[in-house]
Amino acid sequence: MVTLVEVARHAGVSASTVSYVLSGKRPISDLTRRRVRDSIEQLGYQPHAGARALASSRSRIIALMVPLRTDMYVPVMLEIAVAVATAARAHGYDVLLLTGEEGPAALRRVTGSGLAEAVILMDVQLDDERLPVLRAAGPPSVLVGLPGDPSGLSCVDLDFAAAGALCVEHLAGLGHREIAVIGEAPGVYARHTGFAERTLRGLRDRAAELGAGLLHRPCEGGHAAVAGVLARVFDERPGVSAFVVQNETAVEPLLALLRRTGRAVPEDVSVVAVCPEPVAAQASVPLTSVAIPAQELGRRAVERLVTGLSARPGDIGPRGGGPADGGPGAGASPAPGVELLAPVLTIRDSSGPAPAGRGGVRS
Amino acid sequence: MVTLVEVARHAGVSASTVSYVLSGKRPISDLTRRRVRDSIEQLGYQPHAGARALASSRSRIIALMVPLRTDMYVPVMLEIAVAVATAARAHGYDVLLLTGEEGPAALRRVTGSGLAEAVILMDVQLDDERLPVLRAAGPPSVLVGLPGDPSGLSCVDLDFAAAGALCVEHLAGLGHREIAVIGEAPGVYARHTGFAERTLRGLRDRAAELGAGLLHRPCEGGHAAVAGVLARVFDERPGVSAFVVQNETAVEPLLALLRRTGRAVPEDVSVVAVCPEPVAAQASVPLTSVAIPAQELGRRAVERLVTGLSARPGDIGPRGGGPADGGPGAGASPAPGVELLAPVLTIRDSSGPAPAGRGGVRS
DNA sequence: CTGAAAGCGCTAACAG
DNA sequence: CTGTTAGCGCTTTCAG
Repeated sequence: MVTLVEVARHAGVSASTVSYVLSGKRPISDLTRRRVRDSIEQLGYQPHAGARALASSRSRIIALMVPLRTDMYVPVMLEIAVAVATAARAHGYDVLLLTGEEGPAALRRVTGSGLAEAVILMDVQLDDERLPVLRAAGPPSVLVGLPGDPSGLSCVDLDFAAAGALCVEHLAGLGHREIAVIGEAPGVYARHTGFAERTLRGLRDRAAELGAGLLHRPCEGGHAAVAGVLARVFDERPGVSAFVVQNETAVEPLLALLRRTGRAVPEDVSVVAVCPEPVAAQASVPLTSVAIPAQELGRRAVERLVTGLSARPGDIGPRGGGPADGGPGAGASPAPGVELLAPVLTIRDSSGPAPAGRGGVRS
Repeated sequence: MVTLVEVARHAGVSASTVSYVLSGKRPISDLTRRRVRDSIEQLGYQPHAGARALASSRSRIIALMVPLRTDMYVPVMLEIAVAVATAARAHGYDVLLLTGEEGPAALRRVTGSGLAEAVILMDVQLDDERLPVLRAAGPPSVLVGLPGDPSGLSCVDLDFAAAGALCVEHLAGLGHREIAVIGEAPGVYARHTGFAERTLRGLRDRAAELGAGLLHRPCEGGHAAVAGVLARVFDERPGVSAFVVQNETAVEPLLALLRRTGRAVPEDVSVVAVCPEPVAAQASVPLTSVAIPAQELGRRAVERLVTGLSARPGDIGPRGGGPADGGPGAGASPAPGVELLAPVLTIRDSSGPAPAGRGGVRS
């Protein structure tokens, strides 16, 4: 392996000069810089990651914790993960992939060993067991998702409450008075996953404001489950003229079942989804939907992290520094606070005016 | 940060003893071992990853390269990635997530810098540009997937050719004489992705052997695309009584369209899929299918890698380093060779005897 | 069975 | 603008 010292020798300079050429942390004459760069090139030099991490206490690695269970939102998860990796690279960071399996211990491990200098958490739950680790002088971190108590934490997420409200507004504006919500699998709610509950709150609150009826039903994925839920919905509320779906695996079954039971979309029934764009656009009826901006979420998470990280050397936080910081996690955390991306509703072919006979257009 | 020296002091032993307690590379008396372990516990000691990597030339990190484009097989990809991460942890390794974006350069980077000591490649193409890097004294590596020329490389994959053959056998056994294949998006074939072509070959070969007609059509995801393909299929070959689908996003649209055009599954038309189990099981008609064993693939890949890696001494030569020191890939690669997992066909509700009037039961 | 000590390759004060 | 020099924390000879 070719080392920095060899490069220095080859270029006729000292080791530190090579180091500084690489880091740009002090002025270097053009001539020297060129010489060093040439030597690096010729020798095919690559700095040793471990040595760097040891000497600088910076590993340039961000740990990304993805959920172990892949029972939901799988495409979104991968898309976020890839976006995180891509954005991280753009800032000179690499990404370490952690599964939820080890739980909080994994965070302690990668962080305590200096393997990763920061973490991004996906699939955050309302009362997430990993959060205490982050709060207690933990490593710089950003959550993709919103826990019950985000105080002292940095979070990025879609504003699911607003997304829910937006769906209801759209449907109410079209005259729908009875709306049914096909939600995530019961397990998702049981785990108290923030986004599902927030969406529901947004839906309910706006429905109440607008005087529309709202019926919510969790739903496992797959055709059979959707069939069951759908039957019960129409049984309980025959006047339902619109659906909001937040469950990727329920989208096609729902459309198929509506079709089969003789309900045309959007003439008889409107459908609005909260899902990734491709799912909505490629559905058998292109769906009016609120997109889940996976790429954007990943990118933002990394950016929050990196802006904090780069303001590093032994200095107090650049802005709004927390209380006394002295623990091992003295690294500059990103500014705490919640960043909610505004939802965007795209109108496609699945939503239309409420049928006159059913819900009754509001006068 | 608490260091090994502090642990040593606390336990009243030397630094090397602590190190050896940790590595188990030399006999330690029970008493000493217990004392050291206690100190480690009490002080909450965690070895510094960078220092370790530097001193031992082993980072205990495996790089996993996932495809950048997430246009296909997304759930499978994530499942494999998670399986890799989980299996790696079980062997004491962590996983670095690389996207295809940087291409071969990423491999050189993480490998040349000692960041990762081995790599796993997903979504391998027939003539993959990353392979030269691996062949030329590259790092220990395993491919999930099969390139055109796997010589000198270690690969794990489902035996897609056998999977294809299996599908045809099953259908032919049920009396179907005209089979249509709904394949991956044209882009997948254009990129010469191995698995798609191998499946096709398996399908064609066995169909020829059994004297069945086979019509193959690549297909973009989504309802509209499938509708177009389907129409043309029945136009060209009205006698088609069975479908093989290898495209997750085409499964539901296909079923919906068959239904809508009055073809009952499996009474009029049989459908067999090559896809992950959940997709097949949750379809609107539970599908007879050949599973893609994502977990197994991830696990095997890691195991191949690790068995090679552990048979590797700490480092190469004595100090005073000789100049002739192989490239970065001086490590022990896993035994080259291709490991193909045997496909398993699970019969569900979507396949049945060919209708008498259509394809004509073989006498 | 245990200690002492020499680095691994790099960064970041200190000196010019 | 550049060089010298301590380490960063750990592994691994070499001695005992």
